[in-house]
Amino acid sequence: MRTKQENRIVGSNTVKGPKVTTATYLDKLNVEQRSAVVHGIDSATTTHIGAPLLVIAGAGSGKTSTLAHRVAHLIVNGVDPRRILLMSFSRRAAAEMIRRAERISVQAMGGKTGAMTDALTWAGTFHGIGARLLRDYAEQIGLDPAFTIHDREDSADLMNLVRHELGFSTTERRFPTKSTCLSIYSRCVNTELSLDDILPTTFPWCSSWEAELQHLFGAYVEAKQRQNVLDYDDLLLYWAQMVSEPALAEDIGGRFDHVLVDEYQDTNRLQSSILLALKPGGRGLTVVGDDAQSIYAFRGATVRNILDFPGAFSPAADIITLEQNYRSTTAILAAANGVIGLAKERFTKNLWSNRTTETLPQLVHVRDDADQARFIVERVLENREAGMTLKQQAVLFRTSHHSGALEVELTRRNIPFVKFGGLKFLDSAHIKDVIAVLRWAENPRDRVAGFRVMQLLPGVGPTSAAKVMDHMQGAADPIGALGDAPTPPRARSDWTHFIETIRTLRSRSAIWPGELELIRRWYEPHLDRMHDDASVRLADLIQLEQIASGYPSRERFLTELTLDPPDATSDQAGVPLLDEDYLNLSTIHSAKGQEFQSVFVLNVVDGCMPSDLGTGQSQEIEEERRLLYVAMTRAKDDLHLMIPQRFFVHGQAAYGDRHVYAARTRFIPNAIVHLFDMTNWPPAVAGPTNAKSIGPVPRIDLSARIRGMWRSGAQNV
DNA sequence: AGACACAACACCTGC
DNA sequence: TGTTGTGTCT
Repeated sequence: MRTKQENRIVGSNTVKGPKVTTATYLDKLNVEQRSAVVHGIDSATTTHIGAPLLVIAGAGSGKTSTLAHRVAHLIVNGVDPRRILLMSFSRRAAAEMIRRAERISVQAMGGKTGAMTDALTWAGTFHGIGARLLRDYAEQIGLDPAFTIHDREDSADLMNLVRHELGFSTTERRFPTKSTCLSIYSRCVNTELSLDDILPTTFPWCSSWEAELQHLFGAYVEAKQRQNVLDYDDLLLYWAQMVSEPALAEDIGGRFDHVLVDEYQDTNRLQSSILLALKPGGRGLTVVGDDAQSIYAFRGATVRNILDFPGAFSPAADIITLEQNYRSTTAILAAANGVIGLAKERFTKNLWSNRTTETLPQLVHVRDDADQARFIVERVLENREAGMTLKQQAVLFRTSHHSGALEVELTRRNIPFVKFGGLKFLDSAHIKDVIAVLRWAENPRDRVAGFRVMQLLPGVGPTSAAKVMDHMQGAADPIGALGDAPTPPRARSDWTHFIETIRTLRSRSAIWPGELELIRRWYEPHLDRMHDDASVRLADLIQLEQIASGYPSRERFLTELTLDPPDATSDQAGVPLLDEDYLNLSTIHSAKGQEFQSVFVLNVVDGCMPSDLGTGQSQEIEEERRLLYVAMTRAKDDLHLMIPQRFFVHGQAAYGDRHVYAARTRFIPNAIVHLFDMTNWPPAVAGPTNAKSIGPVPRIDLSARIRGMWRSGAQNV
């Protein structure tokens, strides 16, 4: 809802500042976009810090462009870029924003802002910014600035160590797995709720373990502090705690005149606490988001943040809504609006577009997984024949492993693809091993790292590794203590070389990034011993060295790699070249903010969307609906929603080939199917049955064969 | 005692 | 496929 006030702002801000004679860069924007860009910025005076602003930006409404224009506009009007804090969902999004903001301001100022990119230094994810601030203020909050950061897996490993120490690994009934424990813990931290609020609603199957979990989490926190490590959640938690101290809040908040947050619908309570503490009155605060695209509740995000934002201030924040979609055709938008229109609660906002078309989005019924893959491959190739590059096409899915059959088919047909989301380059064991050595050298108290590294030596297991760690624990100079630690009895021969390597790393006598080469030399024999495909893995390590050379120091490399890991995997190892053409495969979550000419969505069936894993709570179902909406609104021209009749449950071999007969997702009920075209593939053929017929099949008398199995002397049927 | 091999079993999405 | 607990071998 736009108010008179905002219109006034638009009117009074036709830019006429002394430095800028023309503001042609504003001409390309529509009225709403422009009012968001200039909101609170009065170039006639020197005050640029206005009331808080909420921009509700629908999918494809030019959100990034608007935000980039606003940043550029601030700079053009004399705001110091170093005093702008820009937080967006991923580092990649932030980089894109910086690039565009720079282009716009260079254009506006006649090429005189060459240094701007370097100046816009405070741009990144909440976690990334948090890590930097915590290092800056470490002394003041009693933190050792040399802390290392645990990724998800490291955190789970530490949780596991603590769990063992507490004896929870030998309970009669099975205790929740390490990753489940971590999820529960993380959920509590991010939602600012207690364990007994979280368990019954979100993890009901773990409810009976409440007392043990409480105990476990306490011990986990103590362990992290002893070891001087922070997990992802700590980056926010410590930051929030830090700014809850008014003096510190003022100091940190005072460093920034403007704070802009992208994808605000995906922030959680903890993040909003941080924001409100940084800018208590909201002056200079801009948040942008779309409640219809909130898909990170499982990570503690709450759509309430965006819904309640205006009322958090007095006077309330201004709201500007961007409703014109520049991305999709009218037919795709109508279908997407149809889906989201059935949602329980949302801001009333309907996207519109003037890209009319005759083609409706397709609901494609196929028999199974394999047909789904075949259909997509055929269409993708047809599109390419018609001139659409692979890069302009994407296949989206709910969970990472859903693309399995498709990946096989693509590989078979020699179609290059890159998969976003799911397993990452850094998740492979050999990469983690090498990183662990590096991290241990950076922070010798990091128990998870030390544990992992020592157990690479033959003859060293958990027990002797623990003994060494215990020995180092109390010592003022842990690495020195490593020298006179009890040598694991069965690793004597490897031990000396190992200690030498760690010492060299610690003393920094190998100049970064040469450290990685040193580690590789030491690691190579172990790699050979442990893996059959050692040469492939070795190539990965060399690639890691390449990546490392792009970072100025060990600390920066470790931090940034943990907070923003390279997020693509593909059929070829390593990151694809930018000029290659490839098909995009992506989880819906990872496709956030992207757009493609043609989009295929896999398994649009009940049991997958919505997933049947959840507790079936209404909020969770609503999030799944928004997920489908996000997937659909990625498409510009073509949209195919795939409906396999048989849908394999994520059952692996253990459960047998279990599959369920799936129905079209409940998010597309009969009331809105008219917004789609329904097709079957392969097309039904005339005949007694419309069953499958992949090709000529030999005739076999199966019954006879089976009978034959039981005849005497017929072992080799 | 402690390392290592083996057999059940499993809750996605991601900073 | 990876993880977890258990049984066996050095």
